[in-house]
Amino acid sequence: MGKPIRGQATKDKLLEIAGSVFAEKGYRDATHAEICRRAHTNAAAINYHFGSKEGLYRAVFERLIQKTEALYPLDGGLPATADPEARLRAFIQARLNRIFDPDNHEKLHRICMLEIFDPTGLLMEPLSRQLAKDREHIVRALRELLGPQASPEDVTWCEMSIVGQCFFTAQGIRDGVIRTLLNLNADDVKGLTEHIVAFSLGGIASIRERLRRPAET
Amino acid sequence: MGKPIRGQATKDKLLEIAGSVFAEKGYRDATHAEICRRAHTNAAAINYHFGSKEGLYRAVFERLIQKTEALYPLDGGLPATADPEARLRAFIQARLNRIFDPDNHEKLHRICMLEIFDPTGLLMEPLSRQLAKDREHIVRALRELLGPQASPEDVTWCEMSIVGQCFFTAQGIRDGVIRTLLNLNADDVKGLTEHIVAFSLGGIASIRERLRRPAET
Amino acid sequence: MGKPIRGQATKDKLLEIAGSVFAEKGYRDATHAEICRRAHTNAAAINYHFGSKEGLYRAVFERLIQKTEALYPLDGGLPATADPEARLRAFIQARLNRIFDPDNHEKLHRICMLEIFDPTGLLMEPLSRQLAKDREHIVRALRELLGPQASPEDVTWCEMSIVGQCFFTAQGIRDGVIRTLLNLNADDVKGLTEHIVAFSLGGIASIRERLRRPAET
Amino acid sequence: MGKPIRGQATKDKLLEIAGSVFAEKGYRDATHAEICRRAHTNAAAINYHFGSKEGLYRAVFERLIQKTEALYPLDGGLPATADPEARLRAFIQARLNRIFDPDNHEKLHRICMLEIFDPTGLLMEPLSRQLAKDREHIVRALRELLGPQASPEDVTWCEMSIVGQCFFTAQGIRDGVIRTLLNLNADDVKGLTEHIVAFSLGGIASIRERLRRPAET
DNA sequence: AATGAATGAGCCTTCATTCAT
DNA sequence: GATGAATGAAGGCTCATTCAT
Repeated sequence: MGKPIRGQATKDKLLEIAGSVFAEKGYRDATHAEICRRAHTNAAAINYHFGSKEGLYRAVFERLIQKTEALYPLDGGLPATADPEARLRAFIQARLNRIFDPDNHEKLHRICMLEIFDPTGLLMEPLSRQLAKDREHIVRALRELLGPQASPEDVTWCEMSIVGQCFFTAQGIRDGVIRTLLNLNADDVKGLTEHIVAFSLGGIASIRERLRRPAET
Repeated sequence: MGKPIRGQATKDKLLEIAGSVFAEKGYRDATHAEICRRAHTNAAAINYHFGSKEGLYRAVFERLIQKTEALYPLDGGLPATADPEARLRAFIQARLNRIFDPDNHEKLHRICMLEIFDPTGLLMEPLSRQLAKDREHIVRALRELLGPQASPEDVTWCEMSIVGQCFFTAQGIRDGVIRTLLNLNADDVKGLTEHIVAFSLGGIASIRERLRRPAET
Repeated sequence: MGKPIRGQATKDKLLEIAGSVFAEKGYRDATHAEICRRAHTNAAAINYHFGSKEGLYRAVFERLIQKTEALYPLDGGLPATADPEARLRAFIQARLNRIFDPDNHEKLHRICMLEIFDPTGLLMEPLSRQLAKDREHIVRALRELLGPQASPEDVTWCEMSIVGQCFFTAQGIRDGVIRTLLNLNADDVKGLTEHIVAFSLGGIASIRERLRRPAET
Repeated sequence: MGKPIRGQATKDKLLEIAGSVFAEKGYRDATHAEICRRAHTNAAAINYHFGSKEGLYRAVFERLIQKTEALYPLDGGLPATADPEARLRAFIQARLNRIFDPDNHEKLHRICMLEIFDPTGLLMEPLSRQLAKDREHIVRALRELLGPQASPEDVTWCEMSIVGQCFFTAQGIRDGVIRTLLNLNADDVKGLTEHIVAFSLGGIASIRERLRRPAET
C-alpha cells in the first residue's frame, strides 16, 4: 500500500527500462545514456544502484528469470507421472509462451538468444545454470518417448531438434529479415505450437523406429 | 604474369581478415584497429578501399556468399526431378556442410546468425535476397513431400522446423554455453545429418498425416 | 557523565579515520566514499559535519597538531637556558619521535610532507603558523652554537640542513622506493638520532669555523 | 635541417608540456584536458601517441632522465681517482644544479620528489634503477672519506644526511610554505652549495671521529 | 596510391555535493 | 539530527573517420 519506498522505485524503473534496452540493442550497444534517459534518471544512477553496467545487466537477467519462472513453468504444471506426450506438448507450449509473452519475457528470450549467439561472458554462470534447469523436463519426457534403446546422445539431439524449432521459428515469426521473407502470422502461437508438437512427435517416432533397425543407415 | 596489383592484394587481405573479425566479434565489436592490425595495414586502409566500415562489411558478405555458393550448392547437385526425399537430404547436408566448413563458410554462417538475431540493418537487402534464393530448393522438395493439401503456411512452418534444427543444433554443437552444457561431439557432422534427416522425415510424415485428418486438432 | 552526544561520536570517528586516509592517500586521492566507509558513516556525513572535504581536512590538521604538540614538545621539556647542544639534541629527538610515533603523529608528518611537496593550498595559514612556531627552538639553539658572527641566513641554512636530515632520512627509512633501495633498519630510531646529532654538530662546527675564516671560500 | 617530421613534433610537444603539467600538479591531478589544451592538441592525442596517461608519464620520465644525465653527470666529470672531497663537492654541486636548472630538470626533480613522497607506483622500476645509479658516486666518495671503520649502514646514513640536505633545502628555497617562511634567496645556489659542502664535510668528520671512539655514545 | 597523424563524439565511471525525508 | 538517494561535472579512454602528405 502507499507509494513504494523512494529508492526502490528508481531501482525498479532502471531494471525495467534496462531490460528493454538490453533486449533491443544487446549489452554492448546499450548505453548508460539511453537507459537513463528513458528511465528519467541521471547517468550516474546506474553506477549508484548497481555498481556498473555489468552489475545492472546481471540484475536485469536475474529479475527476468524470476518473473518468467513463476509465470511459465516449463512442466506446464503437469506432474512427472503424466503422459510423456502431454508433457512434451506442455514444454513446447511453455517455451513458446515465454517467447511470445508480450510483457517481460520476450526480453528474457532476446537476451538469452544474444548471449547464446554472441556471448558477453557476463551471464555465463546464471545462464548455464538456467539452461541446465530448463532441460530437465524435456529430457525426461524424451527418454520415455524414445524408449530404452536411446543413447544420451540420441536424447540430446532430439532435444536440440525441438528447442531449435521453438527458438528459430519464433525468431522467424517475429523479427527482421526472416519475418519479411516468410510473411507469417505472428499471432498464431497456437497454430505454431500444434505444428511443432506434431512435427516433433513425428520426428521422435522416426528416430525411435530408426533405433530399432539401425542397419538401414 | 606479373605481380598482382599491390592495391588489390591489400584489399583482398582486408576482406579475408575482416571476414574473420566480423564473424568472431560481430559487426559492432569489430574495430578498424583490430582488423587492420591483423591485416598488417594502416588504420586508414578500410576507409580508403571500402569507404567505410559499412562498405567493408557489405563487401565481406558478398564475397563470402560467392565463395560458398560455388562450393556448396543447396541442391547438392541433384536435378529438380530427383526424389524429393533425396533432395531434402541433400539440402540438409549442404546446410550443415556450409556451417561446418572449416574454411570460410562458417564465417558466413556466423555473420548470418548474428544478422538474424541482432541485425545491423546493413545487410537487409543482400541477406534477404540470399535467404529467398536458399529457400527455393527446400520449399519445392517440401511441397512434394507434404502433398497437395499443404498450404503455403504449412510448407513454411516445416521449412522453419528443418532450418531451425540445422542452425540451432550447429550452434549447440560448436559454441559457448550450450556446447559446455550438452557435451556433444563436434566432429560428428555425418551423425548429425542423419539425425536431422530422420527426424525431419518423421516430422513431415506426421504433418502430412495430420493434414489428411484435420479434425483431430 | 551520561553517554556522549551521538553526533560528537560520529564526528570524532570521522576525524580519526579521515586523518588516516588523508595521510595514506593525500588530500586529493582521499575520497568521501572511502573515509565514510571506514568510519561506518553515510557519505553525506562529511558535508553535514564539516561542510565540505576542505573543512574536514582543516579540522583533521588542527586536531593532529593539538595532540602532537602536547605529546612531543620540540624543546623536549628543556628550559631555554639549558646547554644549546642538549637543546639541539632534544629538538632532533622530538622531531624524530613525532615522525616515528606509531599512533597519530606519523599522520601529521605525512600530511605536512605532502603539503610541503605537493601543496593543496588549504592549510597555508595553519601550516605556516605551525612551522614558524616549530622553528623557534632550533633557531635559538643554533644561534648560540654558531656564535655571533652567524648571519640570519647562516642560521636558516643550518636549520634546513638539520630539518632536511630528519625529514628525508625518516622518509628513506620508512617508505617506498628509497627504503627498498637502502635496506635500512626501520626500528633503529635511537641510532638514527645519534647519527643526525653527531653529523649536525660536526656540520655546525664546520660552519662556525668557516665563519671565522671567510677568505677560504 | 628543415622542419621536423610532422608526427614527432606533436609527440615532442606533448612530452614537453606533459612534463610541466606532471611536475606542477602531480600525476593524479594532471589531466588530459590540460595537457592537450596547453599542447594545442586534441584530447585523444595522448592515447594515440602514448597509449595512455601512464604511458605518457613513463615516457616523460625517461626523457627527462636522459636529458638531465647528459647535462649534469653526478660525478661532475671528475675521475674516480680524484680527491674524494672534490668528488663530494662535485656530487652536491651536480645535485643542486639539477634541481635549480631552469629548463627541464627541475621538472625531473619535482616528479621524483612526488614519487618519493606520494608514489603512483608507475615509475617504480625506472625510478629505483635511476636512484641506484645516482648513489654510486657519493657512496664511493663517502667510503673513502669515512675510512675503513665505517659500516655500510654508516655510509648510508651519511648519504641520507647529504641528499636530504640537498633535496629539502632546495624545496625550502624554491617552493610554497617554507619559502615564504624562511625568506631565503632563491638565486644563491653557489652559496647554498658551499654551505652544504662545508656542513657535510664537518658532519662526515664528526662521524669518522665518532667511529674511532665508539665508547662515547 | 597509400598511410601516419590527428580528431570529435561518445562511452563508462568516479566524485563531492545536494536533496528529500 | 542524520542519512539514503540522486546528480552534474569531469575524468580517462576508444573508435571510425578525416587530413596532409
